[in-house]
Amino acid sequence: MTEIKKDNTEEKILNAAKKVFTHKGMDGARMQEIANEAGINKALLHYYFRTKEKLFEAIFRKVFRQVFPNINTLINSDLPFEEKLGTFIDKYIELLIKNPFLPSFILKEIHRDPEFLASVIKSSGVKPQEIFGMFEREIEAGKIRKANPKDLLINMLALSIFPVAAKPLMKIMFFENDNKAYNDFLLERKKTVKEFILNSILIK
Amino acid sequence: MTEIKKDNTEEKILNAAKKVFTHKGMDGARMQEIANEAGINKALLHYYFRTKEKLFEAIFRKVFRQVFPNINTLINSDLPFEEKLGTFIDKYIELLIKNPFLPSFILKEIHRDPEFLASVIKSSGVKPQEIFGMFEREIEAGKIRKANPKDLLINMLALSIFPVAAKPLMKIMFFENDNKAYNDFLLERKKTVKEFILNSILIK
DNA sequence: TCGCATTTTAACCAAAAGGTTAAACTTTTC
DNA sequence: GAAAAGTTTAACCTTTTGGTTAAAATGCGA
Repeated sequence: MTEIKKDNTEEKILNAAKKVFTHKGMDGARMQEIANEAGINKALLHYYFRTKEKLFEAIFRKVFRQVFPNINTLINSDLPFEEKLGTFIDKYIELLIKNPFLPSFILKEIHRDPEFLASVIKSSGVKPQEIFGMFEREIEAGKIRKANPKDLLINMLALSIFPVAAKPLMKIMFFENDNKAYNDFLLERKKTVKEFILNSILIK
Repeated sequence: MTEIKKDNTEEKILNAAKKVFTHKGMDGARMQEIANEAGINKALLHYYFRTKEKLFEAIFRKVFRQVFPNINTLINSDLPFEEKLGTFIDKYIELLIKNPFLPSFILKEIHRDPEFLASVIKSSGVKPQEIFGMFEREIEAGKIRKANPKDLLINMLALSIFPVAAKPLMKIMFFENDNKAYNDFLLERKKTVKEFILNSILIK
C-alpha cells in the first residue's frame, strides 16, 4: 500500500473531525485535537472550515446520512417481506458494528440542538412513510399481526441501535468487560433480533 | 402545595446540578448555570462541592441508581413470570417518561469515562444474574422459547429505553414534531411493548 | 452576647479554547 | 518563471470557565 497521499487535505480534516466529534461530541471536541489528528495545524484548519460550528455541521450531516441511509430501494424492491426485514436488520447491525460511535454521537447531539436536527432531517430525504406502507400491506394481507407500524419501526431501530449505543455499559454489566465476547454477541444478534421480531409479528 | 423550603441548600444544589448535568452533560454544563438554577452564587456552590468533578460524580451516581433501580425484589417475588415482566416494563417506561433526560445522559457519559462507569456499577449492587435466572427457569419449564437470556434482557431494555432516549429525533421524523402525540405513543407502549415481547417468546 | 456555620458580594486569577493575523516557505498551475 | 493556492510558524487576542479569596453580612444555637 504505497502512499496514496492525494494531497486531499479537506478529506483528512473531515476524517479527523468525524473521529474526534463522534468520540467526544461537540462540547468535548477540541479544534487543536482535530488539527493534530489530521496532521495539520490549527491555522490551516480554520482556513478550510472557518468555525467549529461549520465543521461540526458538516460532520453531523455526513454521519446522519450514514446512520439513516437511503433504504427506499430496499423497501421498494421485489423481495418478500421477511427478506426485506432481514436484510434491513443485517445491514443496519453491520453498519453499527463498524461504526460503534455513531449512535451515541447522534443521541448526544439530538438534545443539544433540536432545531438544527430538524433541518438536517428535512434535507436528508428519509421517507418513513414507505416503511409504514410496507408494514400496513402485510397487516392487510393477514401476514403479520395488527400493530402500529410506528411501533414496529421503532422496535426494529431500538433492537439494532441500543446494544451498540450502550455497549460500554452492557459490556461491563453483563459481559465482565470482555470486548470480544460482546462483539460476538452483537454479531449473533443479526440472527436473534430477526427471529425475535418475526416470532412476535408473523401470523402462523 | 405550600412552600416546603427546607432551607436545605445542599438539596437545592443537587437538584439544580441534576437538571443541568442531565440536560447538557458534563462537558456542556456550566457551574454558573448550576448556581443560578439553585438560586445561589458560585462561591457557595464551591463551598459545598469543591469541584465540578465531585459534583458531577455525586449526580451521576444518583442518576444511575435511579435508572437501574433495585429490581431484585420484583424478580424474586412470587408473581408469575408474565406479571413480573409486565410490571418491569410498566415501571421502567413510567420512570423514563417522568425522567426523559436520564437515558441520553447516561448514554452520553458512558463513553466519556468508562473507568468511572465501572466503579459506579460495582458499587451499585445490580444483579443481572437474578434476571437471567428467571428467564432460564422459564425456558427449562418450556414456557418460553429457547434464547440467550442476555438477549432477552437487552431487548427489554432497548425497547423501553431507546424510544425515550431518541425522542427528539423520533418525534420529528415520525410524529411531525407533535409532542403530545409522541407522549401518548410512549404511554401506549407500556402495553404494546409487553405484547410485542410476549408474542415473541411465549410458547403457546 | 459570643462563636460558628452559612451566604453574599465582588473582585480576581490562571488556564483553556476558539479564532486571527502576518510573515515566510512550499507546491501547484498556467 | 511568476502568480496563485496551500501550508507552516508563532505570536497574539478575546472570551469563557473553573476556581479562589477576602471581607462583610446573616442567621442561629449555646
